Amino acid sequence: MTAIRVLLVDDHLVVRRGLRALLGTQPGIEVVGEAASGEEALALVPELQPAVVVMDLAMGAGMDGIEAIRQLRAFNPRQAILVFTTYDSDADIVRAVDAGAMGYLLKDAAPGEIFAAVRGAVEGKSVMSPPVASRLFQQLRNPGEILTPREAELLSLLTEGLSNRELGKRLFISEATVKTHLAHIYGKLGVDTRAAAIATAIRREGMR
Amino acid sequence: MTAIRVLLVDDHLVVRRGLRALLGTQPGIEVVGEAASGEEALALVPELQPAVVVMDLAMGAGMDGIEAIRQLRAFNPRQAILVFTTYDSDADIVRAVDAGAMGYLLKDAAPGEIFAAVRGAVEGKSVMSPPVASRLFQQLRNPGEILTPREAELLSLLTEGLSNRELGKRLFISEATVKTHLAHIYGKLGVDTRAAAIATAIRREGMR
DNA sequence: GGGTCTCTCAGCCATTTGGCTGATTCCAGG
DNA sequence: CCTGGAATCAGCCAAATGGCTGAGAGACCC
Repeated sequence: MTAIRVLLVDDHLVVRRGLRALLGTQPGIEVVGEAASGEEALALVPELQPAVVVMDLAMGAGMDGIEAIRQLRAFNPRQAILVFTTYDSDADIVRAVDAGAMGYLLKDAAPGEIFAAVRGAVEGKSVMSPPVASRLFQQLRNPGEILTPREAELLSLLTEGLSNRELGKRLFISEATVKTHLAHIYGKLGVDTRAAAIATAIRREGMR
Repeated sequence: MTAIRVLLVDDHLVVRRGLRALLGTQPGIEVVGEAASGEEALALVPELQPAVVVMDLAMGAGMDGIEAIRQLRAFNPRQAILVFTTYDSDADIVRAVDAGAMGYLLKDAAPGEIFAAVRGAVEGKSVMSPPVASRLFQQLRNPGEILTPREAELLSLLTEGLSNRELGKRLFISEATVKTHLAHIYGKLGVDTRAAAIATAIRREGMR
């Protein structure tokens, strides 16, 4: 059997080297390349033909990980992609899985977990860290809390500290509409003030 | 000349391996050990006698990096410590430097920067990533923004999303007093709504 | 003793926010 | 074609918030 070809995508050199050091020692796994950004990953994949792409979600400037996943899958729907990131925010997990990630590992995962995830990914298996799985489960169990795209957009701006008037101008809608969206958001988040909504959003979603 | 003995402290195995891979190739630098927590670092230092401790600030459960730095310095005031972390929040930087860190690097630092920082640390030089230095400079340049203890306490609770009434009850003061404190906080933060204050606080201070 | 800082509280008033009800348009799914 | 979700807007009213001025008590420094 030929080795599993892996492409590493992370904006931190240190992390790439660490993964290379860990995965490189494993028989049957070969790191064929590294990319420091989503753009770079998209450029390298056609050339390197990796079986698995291991990538971080947060990648400094430029394209974020979610978008990179989406585009990789658009290019090749069978491309196996493993998310390897630091935080386990609800929104990120759902979006990554939605975009087509096969697995979701946290950076404090044990080496064995990482090897298993890489091997599993090529077979189409879905591997995720226990804390991630539990969060994803909660999300599925509680679909009522999912915000609509417009609501999410508004919530994101809300965490910048804007007033209703400013939100309206920014989104080209009336203040009345802003209030309606906010009321829906409060309901879904289980809060009743904008301050609590901001606090919840930043803590739950890693919005910063 | 003998090699510079380095101890790596980070809760992520991947990061430790990456640092080891990077530093290990450098002549004159020797990685003598790794620790996954502040407690572990404190236990290893007396035994390994590293010239430089390279450590992350955020370390999952248990002792945080700041506290680890403080205790290492208490044990040996001449211990050189380099902070190597992901985020550059104002408060973290100030607290780390205050606790006795010699340098402050971000995880996207270039290899050369890291080598230079390790070498500089043993000579007592202070090395920090440019974005970090600029933030630190701003802090020093603008001491007028320092909150009083009570104000800081209030701001911290504010980021939990409490109302004025709740803040008053929690701090055993009247709502009027809460409003006075808030007005002062807004002035110092340069904002004029509680939403903006929360956003600023969480983003500037890493309050989560 | 006088000045300064911090923390405490009060009252007044304009603005903002939140809760409610109801309505229209558009679009996707059955 | 009907239903339902999503997004848009309106009006009303109570509550919360923010800006202002003023003020007393205690601590600390010179």
